[in-house]
Amino acid sequence: MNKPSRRSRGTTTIEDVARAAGVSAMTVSRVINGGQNVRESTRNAVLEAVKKLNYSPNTAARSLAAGEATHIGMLYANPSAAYLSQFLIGALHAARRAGCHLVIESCESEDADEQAEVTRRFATSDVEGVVLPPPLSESQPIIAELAAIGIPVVTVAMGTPAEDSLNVRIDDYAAAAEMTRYLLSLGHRSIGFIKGHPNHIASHDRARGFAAALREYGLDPDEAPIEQGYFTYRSGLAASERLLSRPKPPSAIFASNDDMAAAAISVAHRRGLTVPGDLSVVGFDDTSLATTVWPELTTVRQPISAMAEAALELLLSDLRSRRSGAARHSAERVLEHELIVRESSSAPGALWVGRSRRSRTAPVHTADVG
Amino acid sequence: MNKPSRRSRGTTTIEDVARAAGVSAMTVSRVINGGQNVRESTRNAVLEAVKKLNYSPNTAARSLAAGEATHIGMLYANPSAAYLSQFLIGALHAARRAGCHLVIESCESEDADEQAEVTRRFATSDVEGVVLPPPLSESQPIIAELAAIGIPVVTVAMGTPAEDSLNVRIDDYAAAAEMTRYLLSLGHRSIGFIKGHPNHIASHDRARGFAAALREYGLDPDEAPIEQGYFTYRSGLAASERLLSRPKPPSAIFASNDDMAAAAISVAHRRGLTVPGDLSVVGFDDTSLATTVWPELTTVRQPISAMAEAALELLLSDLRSRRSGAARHSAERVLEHELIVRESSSAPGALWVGRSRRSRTAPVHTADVG
DNA sequence: ACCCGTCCCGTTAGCGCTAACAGTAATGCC
DNA sequence: GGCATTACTGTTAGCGCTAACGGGACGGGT
Repeated sequence: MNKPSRRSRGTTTIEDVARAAGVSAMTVSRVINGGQNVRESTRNAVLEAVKKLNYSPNTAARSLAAGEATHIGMLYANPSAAYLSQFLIGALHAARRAGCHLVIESCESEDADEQAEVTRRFATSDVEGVVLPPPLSESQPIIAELAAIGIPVVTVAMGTPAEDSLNVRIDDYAAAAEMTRYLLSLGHRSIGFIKGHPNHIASHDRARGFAAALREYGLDPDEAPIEQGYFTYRSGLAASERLLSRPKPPSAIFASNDDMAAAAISVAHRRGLTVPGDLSVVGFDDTSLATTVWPELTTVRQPISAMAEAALELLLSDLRSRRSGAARHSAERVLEHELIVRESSSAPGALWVGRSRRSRTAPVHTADVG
Repeated sequence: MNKPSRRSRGTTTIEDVARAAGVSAMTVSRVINGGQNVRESTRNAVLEAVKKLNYSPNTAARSLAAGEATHIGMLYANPSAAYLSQFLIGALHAARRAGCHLVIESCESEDADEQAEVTRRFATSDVEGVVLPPPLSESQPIIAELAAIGIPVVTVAMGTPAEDSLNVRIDDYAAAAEMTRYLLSLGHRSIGFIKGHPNHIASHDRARGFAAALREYGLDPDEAPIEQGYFTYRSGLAASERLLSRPKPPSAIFASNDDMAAAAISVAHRRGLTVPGDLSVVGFDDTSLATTVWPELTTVRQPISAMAEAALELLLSDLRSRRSGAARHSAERVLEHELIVRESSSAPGALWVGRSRRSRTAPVHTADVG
């Protein structure tokens, strides 16, 4: 009878698995992590024991013993709440799998000194790497400060990643071109475009994609109605007003994100235009806002959660290779986007015909009421 | 010269602090956690050493040694994205402080069996407690399943917490009454109310608060224009339509959350009404939507992040006391709310006067454009 | 026959922290 | 003054896991 351990919490440990498989704990450890130099038969025996005992390693013990990264920082700034929550969920999943903690800090200021100040908090904390979702992924002060401190970074949706950096993004150019082609194929020939914040490279990529698709259809991008926006709902209101106040208003509006698209719908409604009857409106991102507004937005889906997961994985593998002294390598992962067609877009031409009074009131959806 | 430790990661350990303070590691540990039975002078010496060395305990080692909770589950269901992200941020902060991981799962289904199914995932995982934010905090199937498995729960914004349960909330009744009094003090006498989802006790509390304030001003709540909503934007559109289609439309609308208030503004605009000139609109929650829409919403601020933090703290302290065999105790924490006055509310009476064409277009905010 | 390298697996020694116990000094009580 | 009680602090033994190394078995080259 061996004396009972200090606290027997009934959890199965690596020792239990080792006993069940008839090997040492070390071998079990090897099988679980990578598993180099283990005979096929032993590996199977171990895996079987793991499954039978429903064993899952204790992350605390693992990171303690391995001296691995336990804290990953994340610095965010007021993206849309929908984007942030999606991103956090993805990041949390990846963090859980890796057994590391997510340390989040917010940084709303645009001031370089303040940004550096917030960044330095990570230095005194024990974070070993930082994830930078947009729009902070484009912030030079933060990236520079992190480099000075010596903390590895992975950026998300960064347009022009540096040489030895890690980045995750989608192909904004291709996505914007696809969306534009879709509107063109519907028959639209005058498409208003609302640009994103000029500080973000992604904004320019989307604008270039828009222009490229126009050219494919023999249209001159320079004559297209384009207005500057800043990714905010408010800026979308202003840009839409300008677009619809033009002598020859467009039959469709392509906004660089969902917030501005939602604003476009609002402006259209206030002007007595139906969507999509009188005006098609499409967005970008597919945040929850896209399905909140009425009519629901046709938009481009970014796999936000997956991007967060990919970012964390990239960072952690980089951290691992740094520890083992492997050569530094830059890495970029481009994830798939998807065109989501909903109710806010249709063929043009109903512009004058469909303008009935009735259409200016919201329909009562029975699904909501009953 | 002592042999170099296996991995010297340059981090300051509890031993370093102990040496600097001239005490044992155990004493340092005692000072850091609660610190019973430590002489004042020793405590100060330790705290000073901690500060000087900028020491922060290794959470992995701590939870490994103490056998403490390392994984806290959280089950969420499609609340507004703004609510979720706020909540996650608060929960993450608390989790980091406590050195535990947040394991999140989503459960969109309303089906009891499916909810139980998702809940059971926590059983096979090693979560030791679960946080239930609304609307799942009111889900009996989930709470019952968790009780069956034997995992402690803390609910947030649960209206009628059970005997031995943990709950965090605000005083919905008082908050709604305050908001109603505010509208009444502005001069409104016909206030439309959009109720929240009938499954949530909080909805009823808010409705009761509304009615109570009306009575204080000598008005009969039974004659007030009240419509059923379901917390969704869509349901807010329908409810607002019904409210404004009444023979004698109200001069203000009090929606039970911001999403429905935003919908009310949208409907008002489509009908050519200015807000707040022709119609005051107020919401509840102060999610980011409140400042996204134009005009920005007068609303009641719920300290969502703080509520998440409080929930986690409550749960963790309960877990600790369970481990030490202390008596179970139910606990409820009621946090402070706050009335936030913005641009969507004003005195009534401009109903016919201020109805100019000009007001039907959104103003161009120079701050956005320049 | 010997050496050396490769493959596989076990042993040892911690990672940084805290529970439990074991003191030691100071205090209270009759 | 003797003894129990309390207040404080140190010692020991792990928590569950893995890095580092050691060593046996086997194969191929000389």
